[in-house]
Amino acid sequence: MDAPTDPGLFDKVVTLCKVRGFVFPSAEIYGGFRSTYDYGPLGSLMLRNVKQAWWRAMVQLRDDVVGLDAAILSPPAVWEASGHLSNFTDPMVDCRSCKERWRADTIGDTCPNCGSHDLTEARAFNLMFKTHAGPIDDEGHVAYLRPETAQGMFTNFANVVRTARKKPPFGIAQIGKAFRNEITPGNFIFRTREFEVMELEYFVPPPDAPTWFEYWLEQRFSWHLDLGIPETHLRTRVHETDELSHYSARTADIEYLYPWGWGELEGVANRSDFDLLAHARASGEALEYFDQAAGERYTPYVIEPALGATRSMMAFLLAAYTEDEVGGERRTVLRLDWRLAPYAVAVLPLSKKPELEATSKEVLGLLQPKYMCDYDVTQSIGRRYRRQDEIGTPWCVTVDFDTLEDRAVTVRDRDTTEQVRVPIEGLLAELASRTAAP
RNA sequence: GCGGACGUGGCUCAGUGGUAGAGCAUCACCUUGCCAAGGUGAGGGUCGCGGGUUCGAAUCCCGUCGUCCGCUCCA
Repeated sequence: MDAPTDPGLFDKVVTLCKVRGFVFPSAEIYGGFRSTYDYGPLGSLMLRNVKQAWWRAMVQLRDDVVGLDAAILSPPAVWEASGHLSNFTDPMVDCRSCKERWRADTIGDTCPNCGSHDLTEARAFNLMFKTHAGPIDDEGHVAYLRPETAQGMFTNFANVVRTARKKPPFGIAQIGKAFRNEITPGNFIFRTREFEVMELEYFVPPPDAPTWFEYWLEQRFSWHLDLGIPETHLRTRVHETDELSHYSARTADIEYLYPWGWGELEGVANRSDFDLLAHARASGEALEYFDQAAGERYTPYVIEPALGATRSMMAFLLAAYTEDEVGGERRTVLRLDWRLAPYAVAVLPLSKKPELEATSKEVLGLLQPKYMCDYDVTQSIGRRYRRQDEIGTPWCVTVDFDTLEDRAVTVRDRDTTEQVRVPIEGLLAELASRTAAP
C-alpha cells in the first residue's frame, strides 16, 4: 500500500529552498546551467549536517571502518579496469516514427513501441566526464572525473590495509563529489550531473558476503528512519537480475516515496570480488588479504552501501515539510531532526530595545561553541518564531526584560510551540537533555 | 539528444504591438513585548539571452539558454 502523496509538496519545497537560501540554480545570473545547483547559507549547513550524520554513523561510532578522501581526477586505466569505460556507455537509438528512445543492444532493428524499423543510428552515451590533464589537449593526456568514489577505495585497498592495520570484515568510507553525464537529469537535486556521494566499501570474507549484505541493508534502513524519514515513505526493493549494474552480484535499493512516486534513495550492492580482481589483473598488484591464522590468501568480497548526500538532503526536506496551525494561524514547519537542521538554536531578543542586546549576545556566545546558531532581532517575536519554523530550527531562546532581573530565558520548541523558563546558567544542560541520544 | 509545454522584480502572477504592475518577501523608522498585528517610507525588473520585422516589441518571427512532462537514467 502506498502512502498518500501530496502533488504540491515538491513545488513547495523547491520554492522554499530558493526563497530561504537552501538551494539556488547555479550560474543563475547567466541564465542558469543545467543540472547544477549551489547550496546557499542554509543549504550548505544542512548538507554538511547530512554528511556529518552519515560519517558519525559509519565511521566515528565504529571500530571497523576508516575514512578516505581520494582524487576526483583519474587516469583512463582505472576506468578501463573497473569496466566503466565500456559499461557506462549505452548505445541508444531513436525511433523516427514514435520518437521513443531505446537501448540499441536490447531491441534489434524494430521499435518495440510502434513496430517501426525507421530507427536512427546507434549513438553512444558515455556517462563519464572526460577532460585533459596538463596543457596538451591530446589522447595521451585524457583524464576522467570519477563517476563514483568507490574506485578510490579499491585502488587504495593495499595502502589502507597496511597503514590502518585492518582485517576483514572492515570498511573504507568516503564522502565526495562524483560526476555523471546523465542523459536526463532532473527533479531538482534528485538527479544532477554533479553530485556528492557517501559510499562505504565493506570488505568481507567471501562466504560471509550474504550475511553482511543483509546487515548493511538493515543498518542503512534504520539510519534514514532514525533521522526522520517516516516508515510509510521507506521501503526496500531487491533488483531483478537483468537490472543489476555490471559490477553487482546483488543489489537492493532503499526507496523513498517521492512526490512523483517511489524512487531510489540508497543502493546496497554486493560487488563481490569484481573490482579488486579487476584492478589486480590490470595493475599487476596483489589486492588480496592474507589471513595469518588460517594461512589463507583470498580476495575479499565487497558490500557497498552508497547514497547521494544531496539526494538524501532532498528526501529529508520533503519528509520534514509540513503545514499546520497555531492559534488558528497557518504556519510552515520543517520538522527536521536537530542533527540535520541548519540552525539548532536561534537566539531572539524579545524586542529591539538596546538594553536586551548585551545579554542576548552573551547567550549567543554561550551557545555558539556547541551549536550552530542564528540571531534575529527583526520584527515581532511571533514572526521570528514562524521564520525559524520554516527553516527547521528546533529551538528558539528568547531574552526578555525579566531576563535582565532574573537571568532566565525562554526556550521555545518548534514542534509543540511550548515554552519553558530556564536560567542562562542551565541553558546548555537544558539543550543537552533535549539533544541526548535516546 | 528527440517530441510537447513554458520563461515578466527574491516568490506567485497580471499585462498580447504604443514609453513596466499587484500581492507577498526584503530594508529603514515608528509602534508592538512571547507565536506571521499596524503605520510611514525605500530598494529591486533594459519582461532569460541574441538577432529580425515594425515609426514603435514583454507582446509577432528566428536562434539560443533554462525549466517542466515523456523516452532514458539509478546516489
